[in-house]
Amino acid sequence: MMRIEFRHLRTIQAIHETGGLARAAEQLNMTQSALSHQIKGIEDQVGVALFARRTKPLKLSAAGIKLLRAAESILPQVAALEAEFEGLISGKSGRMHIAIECHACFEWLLPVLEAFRKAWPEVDVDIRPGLAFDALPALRREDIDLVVSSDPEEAAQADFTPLFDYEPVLLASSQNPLAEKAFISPDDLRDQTLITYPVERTRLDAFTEFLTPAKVEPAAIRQVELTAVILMLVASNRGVAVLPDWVVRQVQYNADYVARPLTQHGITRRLYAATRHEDTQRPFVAHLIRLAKQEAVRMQRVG
Amino acid sequence: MMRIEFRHLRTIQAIHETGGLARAAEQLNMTQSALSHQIKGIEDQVGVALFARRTKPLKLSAAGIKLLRAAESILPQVAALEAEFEGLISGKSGRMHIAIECHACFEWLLPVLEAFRKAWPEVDVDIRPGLAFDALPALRREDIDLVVSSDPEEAAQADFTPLFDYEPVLLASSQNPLAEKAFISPDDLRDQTLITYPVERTRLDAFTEFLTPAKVEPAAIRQVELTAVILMLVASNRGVAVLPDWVVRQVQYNADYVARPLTQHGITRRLYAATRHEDTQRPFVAHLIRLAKQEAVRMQRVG
DNA sequence: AAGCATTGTGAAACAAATTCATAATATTCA
DNA sequence: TGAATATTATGAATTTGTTTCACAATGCTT
Repeated sequence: MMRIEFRHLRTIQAIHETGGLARAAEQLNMTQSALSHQIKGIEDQVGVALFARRTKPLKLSAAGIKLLRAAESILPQVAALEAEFEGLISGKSGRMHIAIECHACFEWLLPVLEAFRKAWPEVDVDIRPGLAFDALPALRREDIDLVVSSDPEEAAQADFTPLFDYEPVLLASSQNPLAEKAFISPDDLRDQTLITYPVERTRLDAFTEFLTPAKVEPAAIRQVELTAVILMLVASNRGVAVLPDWVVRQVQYNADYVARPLTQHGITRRLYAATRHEDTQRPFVAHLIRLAKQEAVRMQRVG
Repeated sequence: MMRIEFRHLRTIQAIHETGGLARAAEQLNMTQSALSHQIKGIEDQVGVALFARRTKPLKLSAAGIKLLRAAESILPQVAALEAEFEGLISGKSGRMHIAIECHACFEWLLPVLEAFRKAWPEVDVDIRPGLAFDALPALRREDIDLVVSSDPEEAAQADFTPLFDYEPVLLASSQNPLAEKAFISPDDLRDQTLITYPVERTRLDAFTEFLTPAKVEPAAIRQVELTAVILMLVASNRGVAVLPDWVVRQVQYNADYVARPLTQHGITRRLYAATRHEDTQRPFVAHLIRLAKQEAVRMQRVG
C-alpha cells in the first residue's frame, strides 16, 4: 500500500513547472518512465486522477491542482526544517540550557547570557531553575547543557572548565560583635543566626567548607531566596551570611556591612562550567565559557 | 540517499505520543526494530541526533523537537488533502465548469446554479465565459465539464442530454411595420436592422435557421452584449431581434414589443447539455441537468 | 495520413524498508 | 550492588517498493 510521499509532491510540482513528464524527469534526475509509474502509483492509491489524460502535454485535473497546492505549502516547510538542521550541523544554532548550583551566580550569569545571545542569535538559551540539585545527571541525560558548579566530580563523565576563584566571606552588620574580629572561626557562629539560600547544606560553602568540618552548628538558620533580601537582613543585624566575596564587594559601598575572611587565611573556592565531553569544544559552548570568564574578571574589578 | 519522508514524521509523532519505540511500533503496525532502523536512517541522512541516546525511554533532542513540530504541522495538511480526495471519490465534491453557447441562456442558468450550489456545496461551480466557441473540444480536454448547446455533434464523443425546446421568435417594436404581420419571412428583414449578440453567425439561430438558408441579408447588423440592452433598443424601434420565446415571454407584459413566429409555422429548436460520457451518470452532473430541466419548465409557465 | 512529441507499460534490475532473532544497554527493585 | 526487567540497537534475510530499459501506444501537428 503506497501513500502520498514527498517524492510525489516534488514530482507534481516539477511536472507543473516544466509542463511535461520528460522535462520534469530531467529536472528530478530520473527517467520519464519512472515519473509515469509514480503518477500511476499515487492515482491508484488515492483513487483520483491527478491529470487530464486525453490531452497530450499532461494537464493537471482538479484533484491534481489540490495536490499541487499542498505541495507548494508543504515542501517549503520541509526545506526550512532541513535548513534548521543545517544550522545545527554547522554549529550556528543549538541549545544552551544552563543550571546553576551556585545560588548567588544568577546575577553574574545574566549579563553573560545577554552578550551570548547577541553573538549566537540562533542558539536557544535558557536558565533552568529547579534542578540545582542533581544537575550533573540531568546534564548527562541532556536535559540541560551546562552546569555552573563548584564541585567537580570525577565520576560524572563531564568536562569541568574552571571559570574563576572566589572567597566565601562572612558578611555581618557593623553593629555585630563579629565586626570587631579580623577573621572568623567556626566557633564564632555558635551564637549567631546564619542566613542561607534555601538549598541543602551540602551545596552551601558555609557548611561544606567551614562549619561541618569543625562540627559547629549555628544558633539558628534562616533560609532566604533572594540575595537582596539576605543583604537587607544582615544590614539590620538579624543574622550573618556567608557569600562570595564578589557579591559582597558589589554592595560594600554601603557602610552597614563588614566582610571578614573565614579562618585566618580565608577559604578559596573555584567555580567550574560542567559540560558534556562531546559538547565542550563546540564553538558556541566554548564561547559562552570564554564570555563567562571575562565577566568574572570584570566583576572582580568592581571591588 | 534517503530523504525525510512522511513515514519519519509519523514515526517521530508516534514515538513522542507513546513514549517508546515498542509502543510506537505497535501503533504504526510495525516492529520496534523497523523504527530503530528508521530513525537511524534519518539521523544519518540529516546529520543530527533526533533523540537523546544516553537515556533509556528514548527522549527527543532539540532537533527532534523541531522535527516533531514540523510533523504536527504537515501531517494534518496531508490528512486534509486525503479527505478532499475522499470527497472526490465518493462523488460529494467535484468540479462543474460550464460553457454556454446559447448567449441568452445566462439568465436561465443562474437560478439553476444557485439551487445546485445549495445541494452540492463541495462542488466547484463556475461559468466560463469566452469559450462559447470551440466549447466541445474544451469539454473533451476537460477544460470544462458541461456545455449548453443546441447543436449536437455526432463526432464529439460527448453525451447530449435534451433540456428543453424553444422557439426563436422575432421581437419588434409595436411601432414597427412588421408588427402588422402574423408571421415573419426572411425577406421581411431585408430592410431591417438586426440586433444580435456579438458572436459568429453560425451560433445565431437568426442566421443558421432562418436567414442563411434563404440567402437573405438584413439591411444592417448591430451587435449588443446584454439581453436587457437588446430589448431596450428593440422597444425604441432601433432594430429587431431574434430571441428565444421564453426570453420574450418574460418581458411581454411590456406593450412596446410584439413577438412573431419565424415562417408560417414557426421554428423549433432544442437545447442540450453536453457532458463527457464518463461524467453523465455522476450524481451531481445528473442532478444539475435535472435542475436545469425543472427551471426550464418553470420558465415556460411565466408566459 | 505521416511524422513528431509525448505518455504508458511490462519485465528486470535495483534500492530501500521491514522483519526476525538476538545483542547491548539502561533502569528498577530487592 | 546485582539480578530482573524494560528498552533500544544491530546484522542478515526477506519483503516491498522504485527505477530503468526497451518499446508500445497515443495525441498533436502539418
